[in-house]
Amino acid sequence: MSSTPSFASPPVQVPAPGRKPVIAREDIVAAALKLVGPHRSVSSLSLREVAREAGIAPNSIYRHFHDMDELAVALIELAGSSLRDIIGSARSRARTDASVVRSSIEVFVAQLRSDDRLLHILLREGNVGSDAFKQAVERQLTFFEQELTLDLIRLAKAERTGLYEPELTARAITRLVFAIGATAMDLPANKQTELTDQLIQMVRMIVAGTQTLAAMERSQVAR
Amino acid sequence: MSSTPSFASPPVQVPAPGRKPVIAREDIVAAALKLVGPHRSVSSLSLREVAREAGIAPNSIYRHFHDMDELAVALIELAGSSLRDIIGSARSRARTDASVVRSSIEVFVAQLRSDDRLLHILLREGNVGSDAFKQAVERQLTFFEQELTLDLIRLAKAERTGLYEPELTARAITRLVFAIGATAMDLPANKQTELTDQLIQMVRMIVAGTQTLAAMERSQVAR
DNA sequence: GGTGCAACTATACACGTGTGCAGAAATGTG
DNA sequence: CACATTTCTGCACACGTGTATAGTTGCACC
Repeated sequence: MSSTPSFASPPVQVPAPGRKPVIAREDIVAAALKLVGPHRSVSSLSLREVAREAGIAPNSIYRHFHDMDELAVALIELAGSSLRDIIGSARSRARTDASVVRSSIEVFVAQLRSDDRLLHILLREGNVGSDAFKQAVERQLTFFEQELTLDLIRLAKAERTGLYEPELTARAITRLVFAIGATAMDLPANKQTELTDQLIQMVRMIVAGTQTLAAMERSQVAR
Repeated sequence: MSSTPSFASPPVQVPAPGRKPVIAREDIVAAALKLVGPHRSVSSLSLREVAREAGIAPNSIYRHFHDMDELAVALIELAGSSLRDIIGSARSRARTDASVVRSSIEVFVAQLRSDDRLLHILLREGNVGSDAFKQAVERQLTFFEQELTLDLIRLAKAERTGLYEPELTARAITRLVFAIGATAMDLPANKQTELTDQLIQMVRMIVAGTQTLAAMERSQVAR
């Protein structure tokens, strides 16, 4: 992400003297991903450990990432974009359905229960580690909030309901779902539907709240 | 918190053969507290580091804590009870006032902005570290939720409003406030009032949501 | 005063860590 | 083929870590 990341590599294909890389940036990211889990946070990954997992010498990582933080940020961004894809497709699949809330949260919880580590990363590591790290997580969550804001506006128009403060509402929903999800990660699997139901009710509270606050505001203005 | 913590030490005063302790459990906790900060998580504290800060030999810590986790849990519990005291007194001070929400959140944010490390601990480290660690944080948050549940029920009775699912509402509010608070910890100080306002609006959404959901439920039953 | 005992210190070991540096391996060009 | 160039490896260093072992200090009782 230094200068022009997506243009240089595939199309131009400069003659490139020298040895061919035996490992790619994504391979290292994949190796790091294999190491994180319920008891292993991204920020506690060590350079040597990742190198061992990737089958590479420790120093070789420096060829691809100047810092360990840079690797962590890459992981965060991968997790964010992948999760946004998942939820996004779930939302658009249920676009006509009024229960976007339910389907989105069901996908979210299902992803939580699968051992896909990407979600774990985003959920747990927002408050530890270096500044660059935290900011990367924050950025991904903000993306979520923006997409959700658009969705909320669209839904409010379709159903002709009020919407008090779209951005604030989206922020509240996003943070709540992520916070509750984080605590539920290492819960036994039989609580899955219970968790889903609770999350849905919470989000419904917020949605109902926005609508009534909007209605109150309108009636006050009309008064 | 293992057996009977507050009874044994001060009153009984068993004859106690052997040397007088030069350092107490709380002194070690205090030393550890001095080390945590925005960039230093409790779970990353090292035994030697805490010992150095406390002016003690590394091994001496084992006299007071069997594990490093035990120290961390002690920190968590201290943070939890202290914060509950602060918020609790704020709530009872504004018991008659209808804006318990505002006063509680204002105290919360003020505490956030002061460099009292106790809040930082509770906010940030709920999702990282050992299981004992996470469970300790979870326990403290549950205490919060319980107190808030009682408050919500009391308020709903006083103002004759509905209350959809008291525990769930309290849980949503607690988690939301803590999640947003955690992201705002290292924010510049001039955003303090903005943050407070946003938090208040979010909580008002949830409160309004519970009330309207309760009203909807009642009207459906009455139908 | 002597003895027992608990709290504490000193020293040492093995291990994992980041990183610097020299050299090997593998590719391209002349 | 030799050469330059780039990637990657091997080795070494200093440092911080947890903890085991042995030794020292200070208090309370006989």
